[in-house]
Amino acid sequence: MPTINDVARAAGVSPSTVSYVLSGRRPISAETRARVQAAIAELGFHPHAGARALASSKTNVLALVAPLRVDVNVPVIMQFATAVVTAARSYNHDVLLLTKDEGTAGLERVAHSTMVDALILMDIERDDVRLPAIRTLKQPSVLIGLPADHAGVACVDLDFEAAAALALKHLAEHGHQRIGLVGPSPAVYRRQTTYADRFLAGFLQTSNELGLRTVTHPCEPGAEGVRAALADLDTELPGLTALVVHNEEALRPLLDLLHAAGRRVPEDVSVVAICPRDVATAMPVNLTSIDIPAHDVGTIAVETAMRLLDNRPIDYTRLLEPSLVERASCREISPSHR
Amino acid sequence: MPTINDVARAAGVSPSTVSYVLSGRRPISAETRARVQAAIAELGFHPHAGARALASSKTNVLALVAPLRVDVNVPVIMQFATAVVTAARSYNHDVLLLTKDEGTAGLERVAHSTMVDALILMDIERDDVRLPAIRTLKQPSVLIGLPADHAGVACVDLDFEAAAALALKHLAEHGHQRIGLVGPSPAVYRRQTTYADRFLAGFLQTSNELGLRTVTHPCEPGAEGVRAALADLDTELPGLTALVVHNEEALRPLLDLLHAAGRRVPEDVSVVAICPRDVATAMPVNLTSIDIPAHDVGTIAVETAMRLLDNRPIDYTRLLEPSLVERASCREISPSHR
DNA sequence: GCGTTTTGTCGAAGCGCTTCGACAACTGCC
DNA sequence: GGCAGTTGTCGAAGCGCTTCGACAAAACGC
Repeated sequence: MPTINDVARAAGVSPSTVSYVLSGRRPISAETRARVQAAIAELGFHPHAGARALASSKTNVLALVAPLRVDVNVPVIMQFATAVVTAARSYNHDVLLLTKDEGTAGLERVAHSTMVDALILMDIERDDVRLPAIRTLKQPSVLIGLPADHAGVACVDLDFEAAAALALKHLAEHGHQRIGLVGPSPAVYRRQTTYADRFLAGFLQTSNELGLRTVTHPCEPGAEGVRAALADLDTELPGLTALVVHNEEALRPLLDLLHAAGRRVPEDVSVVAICPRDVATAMPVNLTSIDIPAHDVGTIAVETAMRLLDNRPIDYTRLLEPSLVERASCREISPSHR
Repeated sequence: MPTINDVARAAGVSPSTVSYVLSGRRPISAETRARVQAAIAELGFHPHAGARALASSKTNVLALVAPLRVDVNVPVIMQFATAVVTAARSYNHDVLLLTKDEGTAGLERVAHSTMVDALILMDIERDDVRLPAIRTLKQPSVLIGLPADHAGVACVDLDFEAAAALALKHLAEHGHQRIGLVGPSPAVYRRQTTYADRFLAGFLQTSNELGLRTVTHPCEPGAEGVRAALADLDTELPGLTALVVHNEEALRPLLDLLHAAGRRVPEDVSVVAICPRDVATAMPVNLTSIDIPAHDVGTIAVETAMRLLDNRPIDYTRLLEPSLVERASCREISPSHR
């Protein structure tokens, strides 16, 4: 493996000149630059990442902390990860993958040992225990989510409150008055994962503002959980005409269940889903949905990290506006039915 | 951020002694060790990863190259990743996540710049273009998959040939003679992804050996693709009594389709799936299946990498024996129906 | 009780890079 | 034509760690 000294010798310059060719931090004449680049190419020189990190105190590596338990919403996690890695590469950075179960210790490990320049965390909880820790790190963090106390911490996410409002408004405009929410699993609420909380808060508030009759229910994974949730919704709000589903996993069993019960979508019950676009369109009924823009969120998270790293100004709280795409799962309720 | 020198000063020893306490490479008296460890704890010392890598030429980082296009079998990819990260951590290593689309260049980049000690690659193709590249790297690689020319390269995977044989034998023992294979998407075959090839090869060979009437078909993703594949199988092999499904995505639409057509599982058609256990049990019919042991494969891949790193002997080709779990999707065919 | 190991510690070199200060050679300007 | 500024390059220091050789002190063998 050739070193910068080998390159310097081959090009007949000093090692520092090679370094400046590489970094562009000082002017180098065209001829010298050409000679150096030729030597680099010929020798197949790649700077040693560790040496570089040691000398410059920059690693060009981002930590991505993902919930790798094989849990719900695996595809969404994957979309985030893909977006983050791709975006990071476009800034000439790499991504170190950590699991959430390492908790605070994991963050501190990679931060203190200077393995990464910045951290991106997913699956943030309302009072996330990692928050105090990341505030003490010398590396900046970007959260995908919005914890209760997010002062001074960069956060990026879909605006789930607005998403809930949007879903309800859409249904209300179509004449629906009695609407149920099928939420994430109780475990997600128990952890107070911020997207669940925020969606629920938006749902309740908008329901109130619009004077709707609504009822909300978490939903255990699996067909049985969906059955139970639906039964509860039906008894608590008889004659409901629409469902908002904020639970990717529940979507399929729910549609099956409605079908089996002879309740047609959208004729008998309208459905608005909050899920990735491709999930919405892969269902037996093409679902009207609000997209979870995992790709955008991941990309923006990386971009935010980069701005933080070079002290450019950022929006500390970046909530992406939801957009609802009409497909085939909502119908207009005629006034006589209201 | 304290350095090893700070620790040494605080403990009243030389930096090298601190280093030896950390690495255990030389005997250190109990008292000295205690003093050093106290100083480390008090100062919150963490060795600088870059400095360490530079001095020792070991990074304690593994590269994991995953197909991050949001493609088929996302959950399986995720399971591999989880297993790899977890296993790596248990060996005190971290994981750098690369995407397959960076191709050979990505591997060479991280290897040449000494960012990683070893590489683990997923989604291997029959004549994978990355193979020549990894042979030239100074870091060892472990493949999850089995390319055509795998001499001298460590490979770990489920034994897909044996899996196909096992599925067919199971069905044959239950009296099935006319059996269709619903394979992965044409794109997977086109890439000659090794698991698809190997499964198909095993299927054809065992079919032959057992004298079965079989027909095989790739299957485009989506309900339409499944419909087409099933139609083809039905016309090419009228009266088939069983399906082997080596396509996680197709499973659900396939069952829906059969149901819609009034073909009951297992009464009218038996099904053996090759998929993760939890997918098999999440279907409307509990499926008899051969598990894809992603967790084991990932763990073994890491373990193999570790052995390679400290020059311990390994099995260069490690094909895990498949195991079939009987659930509710296969029935015995009575002799009169044979 | 004297050589011989073993044990425990230190100092120094060096890993491969970046960066700072120095400086020579130009360039431009009145 | 002399002074300031710019351009292009170099040498050396230093980033924080590991590791090697050296060596004193203790333990061992006969």
